[in-house]
Amino acid sequence: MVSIKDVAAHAGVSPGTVSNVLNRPGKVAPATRERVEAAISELGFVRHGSASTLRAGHSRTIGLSVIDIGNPFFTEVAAGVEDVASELGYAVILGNSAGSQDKEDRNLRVLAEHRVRGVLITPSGEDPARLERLREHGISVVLVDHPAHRPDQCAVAVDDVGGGRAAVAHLLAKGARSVAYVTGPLSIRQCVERREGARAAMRATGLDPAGLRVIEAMTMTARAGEKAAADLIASGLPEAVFCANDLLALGVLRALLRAGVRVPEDVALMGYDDIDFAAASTVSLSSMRQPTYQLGRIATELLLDECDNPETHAHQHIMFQPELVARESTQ
Amino acid sequence: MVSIKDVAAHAGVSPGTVSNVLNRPGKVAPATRERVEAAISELGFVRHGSASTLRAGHSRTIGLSVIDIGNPFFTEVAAGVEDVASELGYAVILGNSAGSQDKEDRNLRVLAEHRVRGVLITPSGEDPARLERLREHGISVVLVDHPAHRPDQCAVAVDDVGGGRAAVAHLLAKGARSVAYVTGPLSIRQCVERREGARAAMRATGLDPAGLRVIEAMTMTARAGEKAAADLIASGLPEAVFCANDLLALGVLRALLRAGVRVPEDVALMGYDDIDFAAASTVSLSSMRQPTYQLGRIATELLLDECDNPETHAHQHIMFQPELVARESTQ
DNA sequence: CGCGGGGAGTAAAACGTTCTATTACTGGGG
DNA sequence: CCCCAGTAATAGAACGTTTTACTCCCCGCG
Repeated sequence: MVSIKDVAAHAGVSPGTVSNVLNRPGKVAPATRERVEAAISELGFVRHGSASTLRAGHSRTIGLSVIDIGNPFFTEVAAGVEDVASELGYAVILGNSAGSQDKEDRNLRVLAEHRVRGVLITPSGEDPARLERLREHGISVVLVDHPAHRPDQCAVAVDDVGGGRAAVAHLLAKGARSVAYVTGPLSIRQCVERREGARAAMRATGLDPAGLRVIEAMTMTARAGEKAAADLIASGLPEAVFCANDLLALGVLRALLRAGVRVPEDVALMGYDDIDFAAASTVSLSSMRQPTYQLGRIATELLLDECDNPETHAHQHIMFQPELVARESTQ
Repeated sequence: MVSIKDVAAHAGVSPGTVSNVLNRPGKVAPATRERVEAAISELGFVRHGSASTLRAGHSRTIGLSVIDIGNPFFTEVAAGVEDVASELGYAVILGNSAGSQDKEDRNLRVLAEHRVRGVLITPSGEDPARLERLREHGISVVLVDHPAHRPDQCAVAVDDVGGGRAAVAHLLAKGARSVAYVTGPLSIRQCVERREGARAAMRATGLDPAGLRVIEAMTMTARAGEKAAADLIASGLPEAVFCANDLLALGVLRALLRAGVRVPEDVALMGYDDIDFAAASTVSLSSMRQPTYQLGRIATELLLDECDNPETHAHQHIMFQPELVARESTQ
């Protein structure tokens, strides 16, 4: 295994000079620099990141902890994170908490051991204490798709109340007067906030927000959506259905069409997230688009700015507005 | 920042003993071990992974390089990898090559710098040389969804020829005599092999394999599938369509239904991958299921076995068979 | 002619572990 | 009574970088 010493010997300089070529090329005279660079490629030297981290006190690695890597939403976030990180020469360590606090804890521990420069996390619970421990170890934390726990912290979120409001306002504008809300577990912050938005929209139109029919599914999948639709059909269809998530909406759509209910003529339907398949389903699905990829990009930019420019860095709480995408299901 | 020395001082032992408690708890007397463990949790010590890697010569980290993190196929593979790795205390560094050799190279370089224990990769090209360089640095490589480049190497793949054959055999068994193959770029190995399988199935039924109509799309997306379907309609519909991928198939399906073509009555349709949305689309899609999650799990198990038991490890070339899932689109 | 200063490079310490050799101690067998 | 085997713990070197303080040399200025 070839080390910086071998390179130094081969180029006839000291190890310190090689290190300078690697990290501060301006500091070394062009002639020697070339000699060193030649030696590097000749010997196939590749820097030992751990040694570098150990001595320098920090690594060029960040952690990304998500709730469900199987969800297209997080996949797109991850793509944004990965792009920015790799542009700036950072590596990304991926952690999938799969909704379990235990797994999230284990992942955070691994990240702490690796002395990552910072962590991007969509917390699966509402307990800020575990993140405090990271900060005590000098690891910056940026929250993704979650409002900030504290002022001296960056966070990038999407306005779920506003999204819920816009979605239901759209349905009401199309003439619907009775609306059902098909949601995932109400232990999930996003589901609750979208419901609040939905109620606000009804209030704004002069309807009683208590009239919003809420159907809570155990999971946010297409199958759960089908079951919810069966409930709706059995107990009398509303004029519009708003789903907390596109997967639920696709399930609802399928069950309705099978039962001979026309969408949007009999029932208007809205999803949330605007995943790729929303546009591709047979009756294309209206949805609330979130800037998922941007969410990942910006969170990473904030994190790396916080790490690389600690003195000039200003903590930011960024709140995106979701965007309504009207398609066939609400024509 | 609390180090192993602080723990040692606090527990009244030497740093070496603390290291033993951490790595070989059996080697140290129960009484001292407890004392050390108490000190560890009291001081909130967390081991410095880089220092450990530097001295020990190897890390508890593996790399995962995929072609497209946005593709549900790779997402599921990643979930399998992540689960096994985290069970065994390994961290996973994620690299997304996005189909670009350059990006893949950059990612591999980062992995080499981190002195990862091993790398799981779905290579985006057919150039084994770049992987050789990793092996020269003592990094094990396991190929995922790709046959092995060489005998002394593990690889986990799925039989794409067999999958193509089974898919088209199924269509032919349903009575179809003319078949079209809608594929992604034929520079992609999987697309070519599935086509070969399709031809083999025709041959086996006594049809001329040259009769397989091949439509090559530039990308493997639903939109590309819609375009392909337009082509088919314009030039006369076959009795069956086999798509290289479910996204293409969903696009084809949507375009056909819109044009008033009934599926499966007028045209039978098969996809490939069996992504979640295949079952959820309005006419549920028949598809070839691949053991994606297992692919990730087993590849990781092989890799870690190769790393942890180099003397007993036997290199394996595992080839899974995809499984036909018949749904409405081929009833 | 001497002195200061700047550019280019070096020597050596340090980072936090792990590991090898070594020591201290205990008990049992010859 | 001595020695040896075995267990428990320690001291200190080593891993490959980065960084600090330092040397050396040359140039220009007073």
